[in-house]
This record gives sequence, C-alpha cells and structure tokens, in this order.
Amino acid sequence: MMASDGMLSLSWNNHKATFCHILSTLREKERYTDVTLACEGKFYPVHKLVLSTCSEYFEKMFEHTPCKHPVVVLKDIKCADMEALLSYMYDGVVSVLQQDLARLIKAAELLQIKGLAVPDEPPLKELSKKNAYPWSSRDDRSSPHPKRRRREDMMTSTSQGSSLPPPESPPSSPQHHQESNQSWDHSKSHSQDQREDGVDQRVGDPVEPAVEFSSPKQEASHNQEPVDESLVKEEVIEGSEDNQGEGMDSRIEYGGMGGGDSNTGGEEQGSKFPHQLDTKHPQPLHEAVVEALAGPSGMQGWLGTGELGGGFSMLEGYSEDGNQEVHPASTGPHGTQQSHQMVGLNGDGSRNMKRGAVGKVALNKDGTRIRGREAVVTIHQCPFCSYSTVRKHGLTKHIRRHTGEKPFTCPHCPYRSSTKYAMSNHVRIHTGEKPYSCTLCPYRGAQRAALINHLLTHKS
DNA sequence: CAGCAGGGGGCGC
DNA sequence: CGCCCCCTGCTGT
Repeated sequence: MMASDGMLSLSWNNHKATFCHILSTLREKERYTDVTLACEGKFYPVHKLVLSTCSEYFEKMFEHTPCKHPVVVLKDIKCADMEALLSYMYDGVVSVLQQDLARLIKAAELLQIKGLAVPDEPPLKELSKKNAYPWSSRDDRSSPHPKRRRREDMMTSTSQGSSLPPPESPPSSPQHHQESNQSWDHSKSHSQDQREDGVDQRVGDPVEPAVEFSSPKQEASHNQEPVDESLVKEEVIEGSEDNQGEGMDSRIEYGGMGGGDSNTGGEEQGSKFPHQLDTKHPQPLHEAVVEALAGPSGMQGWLGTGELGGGFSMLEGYSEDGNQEVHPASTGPHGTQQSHQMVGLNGDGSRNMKRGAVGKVALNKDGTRIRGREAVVTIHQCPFCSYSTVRKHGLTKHIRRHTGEKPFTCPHCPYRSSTKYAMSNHVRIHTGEKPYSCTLCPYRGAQRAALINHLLTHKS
C-alpha cells in the first residue's frame, strides 16, 4: 500500500491463494458451475472460466458454444485422467503414478492443457522453463507454477485488467464441429418453455473423421483437434439466438431421435407423447450422451432416422439430475443451486426424488461425487443423484436413467427401453397378449399392475 | 378407469 | 446379472 498523490493502493496479500482456494471450493460444491464434462459415464460440473483459462481448446469451444450450460462429452479420456486434469487446473497440482503419466499427458495434449501439454506462456514474472512437460508426479508438486500462474492470470486479470489467456492460435475450433447440418434444425420447434435445446456437437476427430455428424470442413481442418471424439452437448438457451447464432446453428444437431423416437416409437404412440416432448424430453440427450460415451452404435440409429426432431432437453434433464440433484444431496439446500435447475416436474425427476431419496444411505457430504462407499455394506452411490443402493446391479440399471441408455429395442416399433422387462411389457401392446386375467370378470390386462388396478374396481 | 412407461427391489442362477 | 414383480406417474377416454 503505497500512497501517491493521496491515492492509496490496497493490496490483498493472500489474494491469489484465496482465489485458488475459493475456486476449488466452488468446484467441490459445484457452485456456479456452467459446464459439465462427461467421460466414461461420469460427469464433472466445472467452470468455463477455469477450463478456458487452462486450455485453449476449451476456450475455443466455449467461444463457439453460447449455451448456458453445455455438456462436453469426452470420449477418449479416462475419468481418472479427467479428474487428475481438473485437479491440475483447479489446484495447480496433481499426483500421478508414473505408469499413468503417459496416459495423462496424452489426455492433456488432447485437451491442450496449458502447462502440461501446451507450453504455458511465460507469465510476466516467471520463465517457463519446464513447461514442455513439466510433470512427473514430483514435478507437479514442485512446479505448480504453470498452473498457478494460470489461475493467477485469471484472477488477477480481473483486477489488473490483463485478460484471460488470449487464445492465440485458435486451432480450429473443434468444438464446433458441426454435425452435418442435415436436417436437424426442426428440432428447435419443440418445447420452448425449456430454456434450452440440447445441442449436440461432435468435436472433430482427427483420427476418425468418420463421425457421423462431423462436418466435412471441420474435419478437414482440424488436425489439431485435440479431442479425439467428443460430443459437446449444449443446452441452448431458449429464445436466445443460441442455436441460430453463428454457425452453431447448422452444426447443431438436434437430437434426431428426439421426439418420437426416444420416447416411444414415434408414429404409433406419438399421440400420447407430445406433451412429454414439449415439456422436456430428456431422452434424446440422454441417449446422445450415452451413445457418445459408449460408442456410436445407437447414435447412428437415431441420427439416422433423423425423423424426429425433438430437441434435446436432455441436458436439462441431465443438469437437473446430475447437477442439481447432486448438489442438494451433498451440500444441502437446493435453493442455492444455480439458475438452470429445472423444476423437476418431469415424472422422472420427481419420482426419482421420492423413491431414490428414500433409500439413500451414504451421501456425499463433501460435495464430491462418490462412486461407491463402504459402510457396513458396500453402498453404490449414483454419481448423478442421491440414489444409492447396496446392489451394484441396481445402480447399473438406475444409471441408465441418467444416461438415457436404452439397450432394448422393440421389434415392432422404434420404442426402446432401458430394461428388458419394460420391453416385454411394451411388446404386448403389439402382440395383444394379455396374460393377466381377472378372475371375477373377463377383463384381461397386459400388465400385472393393470390387473391389480382393475381388481380394485371389484372391491368397491 | 384403462393403458402404458419406468424405476427400484427381490430372488435365483 | 437376469428375470420378474411391485409400485408409481402420466395420459387418454
């Protein structure tokens, strides 16, 4: 604090440290997160600001994705690496086993993480001597600088005015790899009330240009594309120009499966699903994510059909379950969560809350995602919500709710279900089979529940 | 009230 | 892990 001309300069001694700490804390609490990274089925709510600061790749991506809360699916990165990289970005440090180093570096290169894969621009004060590949577990610790700086940059930037890391050479903005423009735009038509439409973007994949939706030009151009295959799902803010915004529009593919498809085979049952679609139609996105994660097998399917445009609301759905719900469990009050939480009106959500919540035993208290926890017995905790179960299998099925995975396809229509049993119930619609007959009347039902419900009428 | 979809748990292999 | 059941929610008539 010096004074000159009567002006006092007040400095916050622990400003950097405090900011770094706050950032980490915010991430732990998933507070103010505005982007979700997904890899190997795990979701990491983080901050664009941090990602952008630490990676030009992300910076470019966000530059081209105006969505409020995009979901970036990273297909070729292991969750362990992702966690390590996030730790690196947020804390400036990461410990890695020597054996995992190569893989981590690879991941860092794909994502163009500064300080790890990309030389960090020498900050004002320090030279980047070890930048090239500064790490080894030991290095990391010893050289937190790169990151530190990074973080510093961003923090100081606000106060000093130096701006965030300028994206120097924008590699080709991979992010927008549009899917072929094909005909997805109709998707927009769906629900407006939702704040966003999901946007599904395939990030360029240098290696495998074959991606279904990649736009030709993008592919061609990107060599630098860091991420091999990733999907970026963005939530599009409704009403806003998001989608239409620059090129986005075109590349955005609205979940083709959307509407009818995911919900149930479009045509025949379409009539009953309209509203679902309108309200929020989580499926499409979910599936998209799943496919993205799991592999395109399914994706092609729906993309191919493309007939339904539903848009994606999956993100919404996702965010809801994933981000929103999780938080509550971990931190407490839902109210504090960020803006985009939806009203979980969806049958799904609500149901989940009720039933899922009941059984929860071990919840993350620290706000971090827990994969499994051991108490007296092993509790399998859903990473996306508060649901937990002692049965691994149960969790597997449950997770499909979040991922939208629907492995079972109806041979008679486009309907797909997440469980075989649900599918068998559905198939009866086509076969006309009604195995559950009422002993008091000729009534026959296709589902046991229907019969039970029917029996009630005899009681009254 | 019927029909349908979906989630979670129980049980057996 | 697969199969099945129970239960619930939503929608249409």
